[in-house]
Amino acid sequence: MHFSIGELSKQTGVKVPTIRYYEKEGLIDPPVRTEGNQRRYRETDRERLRFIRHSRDLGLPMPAIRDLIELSQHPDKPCHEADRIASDQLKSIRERIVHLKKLEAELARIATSCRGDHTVTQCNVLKAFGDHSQCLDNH
Amino acid sequence: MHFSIGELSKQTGVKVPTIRYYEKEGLIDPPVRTEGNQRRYRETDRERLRFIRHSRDLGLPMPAIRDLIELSQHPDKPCHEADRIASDQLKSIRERIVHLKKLEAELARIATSCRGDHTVTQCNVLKAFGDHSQCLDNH
DNA sequence: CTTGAAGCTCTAGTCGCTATAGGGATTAGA
DNA sequence: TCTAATCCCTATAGCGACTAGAGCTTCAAG
Repeated sequence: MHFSIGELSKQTGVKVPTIRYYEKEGLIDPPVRTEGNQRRYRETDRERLRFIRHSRDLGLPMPAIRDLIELSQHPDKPCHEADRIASDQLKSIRERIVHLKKLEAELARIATSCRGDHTVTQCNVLKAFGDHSQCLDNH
Repeated sequence: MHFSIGELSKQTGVKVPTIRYYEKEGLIDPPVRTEGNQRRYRETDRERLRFIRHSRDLGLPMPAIRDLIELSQHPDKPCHEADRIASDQLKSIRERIVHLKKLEAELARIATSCRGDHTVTQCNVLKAFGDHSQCLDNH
């Protein structure tokens, strides 16, 4: 029923200092304390923390998580907002994939341009890093 | 021949405070100064800065760039190291793409699970963010 | 009752910049 | 030559999301 911060950490996979950090940032409520000032948590805290953890794993920034938590406190509100946050994040991830694929293409070209059997002055890799005009794309 | 930091910034696309930051970090050499203590650069500084900029654009972390610069100061050394840095970066970018694609798949599923025409208590998006076990993959 | 693990607070560091404050230098035009 | 606009200077702090460390207290097992 009441467990320590270390126990909560084990159960959620969120590190102890991170849990305290989330509390400081207002993502989780300050729990009750023992007489000796140690935090004691309940199941609801664990659910909240799992929610945060999963959202973070999915790449959501903390303000978005804050919004989702806010939203979840108002059960009767419509959930467009949650929808929007998810699609925004999807969009942002897709953009990052597009960007990284461009970098992948350039780097693949660069990394194969020289076998490491030259000296520095002849090195195509070094040349390529110095000269964007060799690139096929405006990364 | 000798140009100001603003001019250098325009020519390379690196912002003025960033140039000063690179100098502080030792990525570019401290240039000569005017009597009034303003920096004046030459072509070689511009080449160096373009090298840094392009490497950053390709996602290289600063320590890797530092290594490449070190290397380029020794023209007769073999260039395995440059090769290795490029392939490491390629590997890291490919890993990030793999990771982001997993997130993309989960988020695509989550974002289409609810059209925003529910209330918060019924919202599949909120449920999905809270519950990793619904996921198809261990992102 | 002792001991060792786990907890506490507070501060500072990570990375690669970016912003701001409060001043001095340079330059183009009148 | 003067002035106004623009540029440049240093130094410090902030961003996001933690993480590490110091120095202390509390808890639980034996």
